[in-house]
Amino acid sequence: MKKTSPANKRSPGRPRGFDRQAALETAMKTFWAHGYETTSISDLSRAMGINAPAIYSAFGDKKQLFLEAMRLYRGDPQRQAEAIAGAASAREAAAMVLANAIRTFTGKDTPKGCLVGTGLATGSPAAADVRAEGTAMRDTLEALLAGRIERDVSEGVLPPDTDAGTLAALVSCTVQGFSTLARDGASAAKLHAVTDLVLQGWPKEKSSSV
Amino acid sequence: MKKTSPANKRSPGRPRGFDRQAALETAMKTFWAHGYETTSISDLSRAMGINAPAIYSAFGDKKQLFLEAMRLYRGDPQRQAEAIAGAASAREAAAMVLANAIRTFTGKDTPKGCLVGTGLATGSPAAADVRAEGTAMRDTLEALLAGRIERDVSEGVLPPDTDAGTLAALVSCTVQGFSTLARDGASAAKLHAVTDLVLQGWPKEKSSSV
DNA sequence: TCTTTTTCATAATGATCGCTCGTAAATATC
DNA sequence: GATATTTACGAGCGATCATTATGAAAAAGA
Repeated sequence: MKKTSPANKRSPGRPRGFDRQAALETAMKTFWAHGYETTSISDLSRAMGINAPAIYSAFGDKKQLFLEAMRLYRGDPQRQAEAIAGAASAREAAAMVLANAIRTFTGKDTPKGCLVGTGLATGSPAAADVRAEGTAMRDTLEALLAGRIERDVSEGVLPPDTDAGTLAALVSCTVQGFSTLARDGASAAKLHAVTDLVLQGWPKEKSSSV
Repeated sequence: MKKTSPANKRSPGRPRGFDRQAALETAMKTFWAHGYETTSISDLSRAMGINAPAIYSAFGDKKQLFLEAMRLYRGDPQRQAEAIAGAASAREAAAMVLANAIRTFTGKDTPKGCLVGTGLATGSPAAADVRAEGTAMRDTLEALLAGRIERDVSEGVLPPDTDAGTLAALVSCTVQGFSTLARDGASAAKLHAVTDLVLQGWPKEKSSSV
């Protein structure tokens, strides 16, 4: 049984010859570029610069490595929830989510598109559980948005007949569409222009000042 | 060298023991469900009910089989072009494209989502040329839409400052987003509701009668 | 019936898959 | 230095990958 050293206290034995966090980031980018099942351990080994046994020793198996890369990609889920909850309005929350997606999907130093959306788009039945994690991530975002929209409705910012589920789905749909467009080569500017059109589907807010 | 019999004239030799078109349809659905690289020949062999050598004899190799399945999935490209060109307006062309996507992505007898969008979302460098075919398909649709939009602009149906490229990208983006939403389990009704919101981003037409 | 042509199923090709064993090397504590 | 512990790394595990060689079987024309 392997033991993950606490890193704050030096443990005996030969020290690890590579930076675990840097290796994880490289693995994330490799999965991002080529997908979960279509990235082999030997691909990862080559990209990370460490041999296969070292990968297994440090990260478990391929599935655990991908899930950890996925968590690194997603970032802190609580921060995301707070950002959506703390936005001035549901519309601004949506705009922020879309802007973040554009930045992530068209980054200069990372592969284009969404790691989760593209890397888990399809696959064998053996990877169904990993794909379910991806679906759960999208569902979580959609639920957060729907909740923020409903708050706007109950506070009178949005009309009472607003369909929060559909509106949240509009944002989620756009994010996923951005992933494919970005992978096809769309620029950030183009996606921002699309964002402006999409947000025209947003219900009129009861203007307070303007 | 194999010879694809013209089917109208009987050729000598043992007759094929399976329906080529039915086998192709089964292959299409299998690729649709599990993706291009993540579907193995043995998966296809099992699903199609024919042994591997028969697949190679009838369809060439895996790449050719997928490309043929892709063409079957897409349908007649000229029909698509004519449908978009023949629509009463660019907006109606967009609505038609989105409705078709919803029907295709949520069909009862086929896998959910888009064969091309999900089956080629990522993969190894060895399959880059096949992915490029998928991108080309999306680019073609977007170009057809942009052309139809520009016609509306030049005919005065849409405002002269309409950005045809962005508007076409909005539709393409929505189609691709629908693929992921459908795969995540979204109903056709939900996607139709999203369509209504998306089309609110469409520029106001100069109303002729109403 | 005999030859020709095509398809069939079995079995095997070399390569790669995810993963692990065994041993040498490098650090800690004693 | 001795011992314990951990990692590095070459080699190899069985399984599966896409693909094909082989030869029997089934049809046509002679």
